[in-house]
Amino acid sequence: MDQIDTQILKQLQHNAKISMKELATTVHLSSPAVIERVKKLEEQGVIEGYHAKVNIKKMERTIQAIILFKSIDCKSLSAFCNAHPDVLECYRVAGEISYIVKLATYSVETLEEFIDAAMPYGTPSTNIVLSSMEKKVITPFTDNNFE
Amino acid sequence: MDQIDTQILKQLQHNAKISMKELATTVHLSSPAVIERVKKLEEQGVIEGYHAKVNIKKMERTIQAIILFKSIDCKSLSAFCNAHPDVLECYRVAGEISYIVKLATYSVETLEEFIDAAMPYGTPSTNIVLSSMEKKVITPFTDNNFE
DNA sequence: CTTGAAAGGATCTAAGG
DNA sequence: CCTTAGATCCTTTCAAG
Repeated sequence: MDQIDTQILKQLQHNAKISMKELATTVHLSSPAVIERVKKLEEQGVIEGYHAKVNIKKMERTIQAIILFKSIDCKSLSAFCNAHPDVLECYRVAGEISYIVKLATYSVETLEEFIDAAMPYGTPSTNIVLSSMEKKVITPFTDNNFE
Repeated sequence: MDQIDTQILKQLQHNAKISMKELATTVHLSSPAVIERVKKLEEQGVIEGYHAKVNIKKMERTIQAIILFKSIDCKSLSAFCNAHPDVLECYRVAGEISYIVKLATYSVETLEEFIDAAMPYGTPSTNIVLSSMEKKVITPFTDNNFE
């Protein structure tokens, strides 16, 4: 993982569909060289996949919430969340809270349904998302100062 | 947005690099038809982009945390978070909490630095991430029962 | 790692239902 | 709005240095 790999990762995070040829010119290498580097990054598991990002609001999911649980039974809550289609992310955490769920749903009614269904697993504190920011490009820590 | 569009979105969320030809066969259409649908989804903003997913742990960022703020000044906190390289996501929320930050950092020392730097903007409650799940494929709400 | 040539696909266009 | 077929273009691959 040198600086060229870092540049490659930045580009692919920004635009997964860039051609290896174009990527090669932006990092000042030949295409075969870039292709080999990308393959290596994939094999090493540094690149986990390539995904289309969809606008969740256009999927009828107009309400987002982050629910904090002081859970009694994290394993069961985790299983419940993994199976629930409205859940986008969930985190088992150590701190004042024990479990955090981010979800996107359709209406206050469906939100209520979720909360009711999740109640048996812990005490929820619901926070409605007003606005948000999600970073698309993540750099290695050592690159923090090389922007 | 019919069921074919939904299938297309599922596929592209799963694998952004699938060729239009292959995508066409999976949804039982011809490639020109699929290409036109994908273009339309892009123009409508349903598809926001195509991004490589990198393994954050392989980026030296071995510690993840979710920090809850009872903030006094959300605007300033937001600006601070947007500019900070360790922040992955942040949310202005309405609830018991006013601001939520997800970050990935290098060490407890760098975590401490972040907390110290963020203190002026509100009272942080730090939760270290033990394990997590992030959904890669999101379906329209109406598709909840069509899996 | 580079270059250049060869091969294999993918996308695009046009014509038609 | 879809399909099929053909042509073009581009990308990747391969071989040699």
